[in-house]
Formats: sequence, structure tokens, C-alpha cells
Amino acid sequence: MLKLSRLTDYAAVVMAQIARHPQASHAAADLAETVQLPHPTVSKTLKMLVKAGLLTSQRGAQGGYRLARSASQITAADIISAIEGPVAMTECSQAQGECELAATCGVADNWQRVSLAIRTLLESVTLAHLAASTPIKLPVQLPIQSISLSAVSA
Amino acid sequence: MLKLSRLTDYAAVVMAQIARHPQASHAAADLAETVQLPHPTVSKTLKMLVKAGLLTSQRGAQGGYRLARSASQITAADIISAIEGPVAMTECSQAQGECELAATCGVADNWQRVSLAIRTLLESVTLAHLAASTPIKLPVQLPIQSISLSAVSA
DNA sequence: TTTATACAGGACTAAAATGGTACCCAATTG
DNA sequence: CAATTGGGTACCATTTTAGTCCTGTATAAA
Repeated sequence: MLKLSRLTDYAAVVMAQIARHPQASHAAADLAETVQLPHPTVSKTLKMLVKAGLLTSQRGAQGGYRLARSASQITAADIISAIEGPVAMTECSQAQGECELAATCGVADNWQRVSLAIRTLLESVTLAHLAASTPIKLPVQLPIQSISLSAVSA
Repeated sequence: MLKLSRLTDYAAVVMAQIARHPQASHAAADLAETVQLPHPTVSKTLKMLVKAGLLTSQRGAQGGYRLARSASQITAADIISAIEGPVAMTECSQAQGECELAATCGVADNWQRVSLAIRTLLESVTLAHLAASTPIKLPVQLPIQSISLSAVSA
């Protein structure tokens, strides 16, 4: 399926919710209530997002979470990385030289290019896009062009 | 990580190997030997690829596997779907109306667009590309354009 | 200063997906 | 018929994922 983990999905929903009310401080309990998900799980997700630097937290009464930067400066790739680690399709796309099958594999290079293309795409989608109810209009030439041969193998 | 499962990875490697010698019939044992992976696992993978219609098989002595169609007509998306099922980032990207959280979610539509963009990208990469040792040159305007608003929400 | 609020961190458990194996059957060739 | 090679199924071990809980700590307000 090549799908996101459920937690990542939650993270996106929660981030979008916060992004829609950027000036307020959002308590984990409130968010959990709003998005109809179990509180401890939402809480866990929020902590991961803080650790990744996408949210800031404030303890104590009237505390809660806020975006660390504007929604248009947070990308889908950021959110995914925060929960799942770096976006990469294969083991060897993240750290090269680790795969002892490289010799017989023969597809590693091209998978890496595909991986990069996907990453670029995900970096072009911002939280502002996701949170908006209007359809995304993705930038047209940029992402694909940047992954073609010249950019990668240079 | 948004990564492919290990079996999918194997599938790509094996498919590439077959694609490099399209006229020959490839026994599972030979392929396993060539790509240095356990025989039963490779065998399992091959069966899935047959079931998905990407390979044809011939039983008996001198039997083995061959591509069901030319390498340039088999896409990365085909291979991934064969092993992992349809390419979709979220639960609701594959079958709509299934998610009871849709009301509070608010990001479903846009995730689906992203999902579609990735699928389109993966469909533009063929087995011929993967098997070639030369870098892929992905088509430039096509995929991204096709996912922008008009194509999806129409 | 006390108290209630709310995040931080980590340990733990249950469930599911994944990967790998084994076994027996079916088809083909010679 | 015998040898080869794929087909199908069931099973097990491991890992990953998801979810829960508990204890600690910072902050704000009364």
C-alpha cells in the first residue's frame, strides 16, 4: 500500500487543526476531543511533533501547543519525517553503502531517484495546503524537473 | 519512512533481472542464486507477480518465469501494487466513505491529491528504467500537471 | 505559596503486519 | 515413469505499530 502509518495520519489531522487557529494555544485534551481520537495517542503524537521542531509547547495552566512556524513553512515531508523518520523508499535510499546486496541489486540508483522525486513532491505540499479545504494546486514544473538526471547524478 | 516492504524491494530486483534477459526462461532457484536471496522468499515473490499479471510461468522441466509484457510496459506502480496492494497514502485514499472520522479530519481530500500525484509518478517509471543502469530521465511536465485540481475534483 | 493545569519522558502491553519456512500437489518434459 | 519446476497453503518467528499508564516537572492563577 505504501501508506502512511496511522500516527502520521493523526499528526497531519492535528497539525491541520492547529493551523486553522494559529493564535490559540491548544491543549492535548482539547485537540483529542476535536479530532475524535484517544487522548494518550494524540498526546504522544504531539510530543513527537515538538521533538521534530514543528510545534512548541507551553506547560502549565493555559498552556498547550502552537505551531513553531507558519503553516506555509511546514511541509508534508516535515510531518511525515517527524513521525516515521526520513522519507525514503528503500533501505539504501537513506544511507548508502549499507546494503550488502548492492552488487546483485542493480536497481538501487534508480530507486533513489524515484525516492527523491517523491520527497520533493512532499516538500512542495505545505501544511497550509493540507489544512485548507480548497484543493491543492501543486507547483507545476519545479519538483519533477529537479529530479531528472542532471540534478541527481551531478 | 514511507518505505517499500522488503518483499517489494525483492520483487523489483528480480523483475529487473528478468528484464535484462527477456528471452530466457528463469527458474526461481536460478534467480534466487543470482540475486543472492533465499529461494523460498524469491519464489513467493514470483508467485505474487504472476498473480498480478506481470510475469507468466511455465511449469515442468525447462520451465520458469518470463515477463508477461515488455519491460517498458511494466511500471514501478505495477510492481508495488502486485506486492503491497494499491498505492495510496491513507486509508481513505483507496476507498472513500469508509472513514468515520472524515467529518473531523479535514485533510482527506488533499491527501488524496498527493497520493494521486505519487501514483502518477510511479506509473511514469517503467521496469525498463529501473533495470537500466543509466539514470532515469523522468518525463517533465506530465505527472504533476495531471494531478492539479482539474484532474482530481472533476 | 499552594493548587490545578498541562506537557515530558519512559516503560509496558497487545495486536497486527511482515518475512521466512515447510510441505505437498500439479504440470510438463523426455 | 521419473525428474524438474511452479502452485498453494499453512505455519511460525520476529518486528513494528499502536495504545496505555505512570511518574515527574514546569507554569499560571488564586
